[in-house]
Amino acid sequence: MDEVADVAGVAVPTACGAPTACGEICEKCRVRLITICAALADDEIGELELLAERRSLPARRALFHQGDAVNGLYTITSGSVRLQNDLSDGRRQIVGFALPGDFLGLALESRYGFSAETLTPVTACRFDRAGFLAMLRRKPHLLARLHAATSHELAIAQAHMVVLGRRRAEERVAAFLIGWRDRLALIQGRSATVPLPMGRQDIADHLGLTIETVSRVFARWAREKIVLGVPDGVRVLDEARLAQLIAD
Amino acid sequence: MDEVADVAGVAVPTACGAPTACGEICEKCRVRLITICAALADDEIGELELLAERRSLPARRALFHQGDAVNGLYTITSGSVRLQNDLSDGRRQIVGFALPGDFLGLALESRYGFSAETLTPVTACRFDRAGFLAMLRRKPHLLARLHAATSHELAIAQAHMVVLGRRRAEERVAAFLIGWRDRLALIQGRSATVPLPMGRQDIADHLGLTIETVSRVFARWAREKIVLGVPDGVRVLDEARLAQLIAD
DNA sequence: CGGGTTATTGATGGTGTTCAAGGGGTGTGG
DNA sequence: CCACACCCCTTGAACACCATCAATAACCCG
Repeated sequence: MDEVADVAGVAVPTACGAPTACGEICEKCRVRLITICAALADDEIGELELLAERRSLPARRALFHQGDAVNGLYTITSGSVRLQNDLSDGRRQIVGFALPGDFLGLALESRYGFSAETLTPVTACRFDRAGFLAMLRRKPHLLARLHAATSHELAIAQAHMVVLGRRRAEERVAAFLIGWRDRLALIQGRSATVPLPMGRQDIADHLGLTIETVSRVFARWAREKIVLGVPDGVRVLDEARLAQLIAD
Repeated sequence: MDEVADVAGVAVPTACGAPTACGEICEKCRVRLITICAALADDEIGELELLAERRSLPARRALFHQGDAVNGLYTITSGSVRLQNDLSDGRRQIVGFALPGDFLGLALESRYGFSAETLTPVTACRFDRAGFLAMLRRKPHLLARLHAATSHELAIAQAHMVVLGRRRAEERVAAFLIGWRDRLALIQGRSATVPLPMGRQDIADHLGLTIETVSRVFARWAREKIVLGVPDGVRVLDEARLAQLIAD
């Protein structure tokens, strides 16, 4: 399937500073300091900008599909995305969720290893793959940064293997909730109220559970006053009991 | 715990070409062309060799422990190693197995994310971390190669998430057996007889199952003539039925 | 308000775990 | 060379956790 072919995403040109929204240019980019781009000095960022194209997508759209040839690499600048791997019989594994600052295409491989679908409206910065690769060859510090990000992803993946392989249902949900909360804390500050833009089915498919099991865990926690359900999220009431579930 | 502190591993000096075994120097190294070192030309390899120290360990020894400060990076030159993550209550997840040519320490992080224990007698090439990092800064093509290897590991980790999250017991064992067989094929040629240096418990801990379940799957396959048990391994009799179990 | 999607809750059941016992191989020491 | 211990693996029986099935409830958006 073609990359972003069926998507009504608006490609915002970058050359001019057309101020359709904030952060249209790298200098004003909200995620610049937490993403790959942080490796580049002010005088180098312009070079990257030439390869960049801003995109904005509504919720529930594919950025790319597993198995497609990789033409674009993406930095998410707002919104959230689910990264998933589908089996032919309908079973699905969500290998991760991407948030602002996350880079999709870390691996620099020729085909995407998973599909990416927006959970919310998303803005992203798309880089031409060939141009980005050429730039990597010229800027070893960018490559170093990319490698650090990839390493971090690998560590997260290995930690998630422990969750999938050896944790029980309640522990899995706790690990997910705490991990998600902590990631959000890095980009928008810590808060007891944790937005959950993904649905119960997405959480289930991330944790190797069913939607019913996830729902029951949240329901039990609500009864036990560990969390309080709020629209599109939860409020953590008893941090300690939650943390205890994944004590290691 | 200290890195390889309690280990009776023999460190073979590398400066002289003392021929205690084959492959003592990079030029004769059996895995040179399939490992990180393949990024380096003949005239660069000597530089890396100055950072290297050959080690040889018996079976059942730790190369390093999860959480230890990373001082050494390892290339496995013979034997196999299990990489594991332990929970305090005894549950264990094996995040992977390392074979000749595999590099441990890809992430360049300051602490090991898992413990490494030899399954068989192992020979490995240990690189001083600081020296290796310095060399990476001088040789971007080495960094590129390291990144490629890390990306590959990430892809494997994400594929394993699907196995752990969404596959049933029999499919998990099939995915493991085929994956292991294919990895061995890359380094020692394809064969229907697949050595399994790890125990049933190790396989179980890799697949998120119990030893009993793994044993039952192999027993069923033996009854159905899909595999034949051989000492320390299996012989694949019905390739097609096995592949069918993980058809996607 | 109505249609569709998503989430919750309950009842039942299955896959894999747990518990328990026995088999098979290997190495050691008498 | 055999006896024995030890470890790992296998096999069986009962159980538990989570999945499945089913019905209802909440929600969203038209």
